[in-house]
Amino acid sequence: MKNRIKITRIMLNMNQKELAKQVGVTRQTIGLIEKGEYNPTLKLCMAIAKALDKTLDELFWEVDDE
Amino acid sequence: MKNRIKITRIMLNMNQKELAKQVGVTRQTIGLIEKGEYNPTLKLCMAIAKALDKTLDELFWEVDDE
DNA sequence: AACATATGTAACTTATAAATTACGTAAAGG
DNA sequence: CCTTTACGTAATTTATAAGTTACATATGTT
Repeated sequence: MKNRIKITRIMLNMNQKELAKQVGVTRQTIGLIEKGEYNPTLKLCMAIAKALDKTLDELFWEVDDE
Repeated sequence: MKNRIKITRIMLNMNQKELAKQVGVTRQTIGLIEKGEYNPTLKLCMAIAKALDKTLDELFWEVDDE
């Protein structure tokens, strides 16, 4: 489950802790999702997208399985 | 977690069983997701989107919480 | 040197997505 | 009438997303 969360977050000068707080999960969960080791729920994906001012497609589409 | 899966599926003349088979889940899981009672994983959302020839945004974006 | 911030990651627990089984209704066809 | 197809849904189990706690490193700063 690769994605563009990390690069987007860094471009917004946001750290993992702040993103985690905004979307209501822990710092560790954000770290694992960014690393592609988690398969997050749709609800969480949407919360992350909104926190980063992106859409689902911009963060998650066509970045998967390689 | 509302979405546009059901209407998209019907427009493709596909039944729940066939979609379920294509994405590797059960008919019941598709039914509950269509009804908005499940919060599916990103992986499953992407499988459904590809099976219906749509993107994540087309099926799930801005359909949520009301 | 000591301390704070940001991140990676591992072990274990808890919450919940998804599977399984089973029952129901409604429509179409024989 | 009976059977099949498509769907809704409930109860229980299983798999896994996410939480918690803890320890690690690298960087910066005082």
